[in-house]
Amino acid sequence: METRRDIFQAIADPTRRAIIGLIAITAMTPGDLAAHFNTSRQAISKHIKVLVECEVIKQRNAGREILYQLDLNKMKEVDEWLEKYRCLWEKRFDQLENVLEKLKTKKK
Amino acid sequence: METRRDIFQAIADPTRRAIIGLIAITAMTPGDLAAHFNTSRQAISKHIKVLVECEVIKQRNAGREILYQLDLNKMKEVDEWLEKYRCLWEKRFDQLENVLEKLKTKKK
DNA sequence: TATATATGCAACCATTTAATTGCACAAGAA
DNA sequence: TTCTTGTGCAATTAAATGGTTGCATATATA
Repeated sequence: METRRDIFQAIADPTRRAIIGLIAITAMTPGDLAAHFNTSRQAISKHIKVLVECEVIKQRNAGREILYQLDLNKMKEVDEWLEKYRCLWEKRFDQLENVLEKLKTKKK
Repeated sequence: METRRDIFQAIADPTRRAIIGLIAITAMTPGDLAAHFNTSRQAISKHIKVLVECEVIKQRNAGREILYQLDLNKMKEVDEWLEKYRCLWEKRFDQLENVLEKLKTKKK
């Protein structure tokens, strides 16, 4: 077993993306998180486990409660992957500008 | 069946991310793509199908060949999702700068 | 026309995933 | 101490995933 997990698999599930959204700013307990979804608390706990394994979220114990919060560093990995494609669509935007520029000169 | 797919599920698989990387700039046929992997051509075709269903790539017929190329618009969806978190880590960077600033004034 | 090539699609299979239920255990509250 | 609450973990299950092989079809090439 011990499936190799990564951030891309972590954000593939819509429930996990929702969890990420909820604990981006404020840390929350599994119980509080589960209250936001239709599924069982244990199901949410499993999603949390995946997120922790991928190091997308970090935990902090407070008595019998456990507070989970987003770790932005891992989110940057997705950003870095996107980086190379971002320059492509910016390039395309430049090309579009070139086309517009040419049309403008044509009109003159 | 007819699983509801989205871009996040599309990029979850490492093989599909590799395909995306290969056809980002130049369009390629399934056969040419398959030559880059250890798996069968049909397996690659399945990945392509997922990517097409998610509208991450677009196809263009050329005789009996089919050319696939990345559609950057869908990639932007990931970028837009990241947008809200990006401002968070930039904010954190600002806070770090504030800390450094305070330390500097303390030294004076 | 006959043959080779490029591709998609269907059937099948092993593994993974996401969810459920039940239970154990530690930390507060009575 | 006894009870309640918050949590993690194990077992089970249905569905999805990623891969395989075999086959049908359309387009090139001999």
